[in-house]
Amino acid sequence: MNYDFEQTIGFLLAKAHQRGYALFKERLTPFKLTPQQFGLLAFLWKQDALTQAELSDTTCIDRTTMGGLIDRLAKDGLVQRVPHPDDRRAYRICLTERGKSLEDELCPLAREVRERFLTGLSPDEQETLRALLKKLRA
Amino acid sequence: MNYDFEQTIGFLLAKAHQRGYALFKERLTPFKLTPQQFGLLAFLWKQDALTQAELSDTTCIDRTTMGGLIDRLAKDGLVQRVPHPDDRRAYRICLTERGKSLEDELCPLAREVRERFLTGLSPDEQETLRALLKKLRA
DNA sequence: TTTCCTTTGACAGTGTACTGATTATATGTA
DNA sequence: TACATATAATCAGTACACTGTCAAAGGAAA
Repeated sequence: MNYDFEQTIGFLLAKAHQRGYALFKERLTPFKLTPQQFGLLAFLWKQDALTQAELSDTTCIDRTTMGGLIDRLAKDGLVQRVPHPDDRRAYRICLTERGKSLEDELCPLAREVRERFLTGLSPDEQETLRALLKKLRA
Repeated sequence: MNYDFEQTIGFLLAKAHQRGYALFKERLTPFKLTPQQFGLLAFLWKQDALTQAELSDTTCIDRTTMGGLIDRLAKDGLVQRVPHPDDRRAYRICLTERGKSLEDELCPLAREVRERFLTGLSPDEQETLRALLKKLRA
């Protein structure tokens, strides 16, 4: 009577995200990776050897969350903490060979998930959605 | 070179959601409520006395997650588990007086958060976004 | 009735996200 | 040099979302 929560953009955003996340997660299970872990790997494929704080800033992932994420990727031998040459407090986060080698395998998979997720939206609609979501971040 | 994860709809969705969630959470802190708890309350204001399983289905929240949510709301005295008259396995989840009384206080707050979150989007854009997000759920 | 299958909810474990406190190191200033 | 402040990362604690497993109860069919 007062408020229809299920029609709010916030709620729909949460549910759309939930669905995309579940789709992605399902396809990543054979690789023992989560979508967040994939996201970090994808970032590292472009740019390596940053500190945890730098990664946290540029990816907008909380510093403590980033620490845990790196812990798990390191445990699986996909990244390693390399002591920073100029700052004894910091590490550089570097991909291992195994971490690098996953790029060719995982990118097609990600593309496939993306296509399945966006079935139902025309290319134009996808572009509109992308633009609107970007506006929401600011 | 192969894949720009930060431009994907999935990533932007996650980040937009993250921002809205943070905004909402911040304003709910004085009430010791989380956005998820608010969401469940908002649903119960419309429809009361369902079982956990029914709530789980209609809100698309996992059964175990729903159990925990109800635990916390019950601990705060906002809902209560009422034994189901016909099924000794099940409970009916009912609002307490305190739970009901929060509606008038919290709805204006939610409206305010929504407006702040959507600043930057025209009413037309908001409607477009809502429609596109709905399509993504199917 | 006995057997089988389903449903309801609880619990344990994993991963993500955040707050706040702590430790160690770095840096700027008196 | 000494002190204050800032920064890098960790740890403890809370909440959420999901998987998988379990016991209790309900329902249906042999």
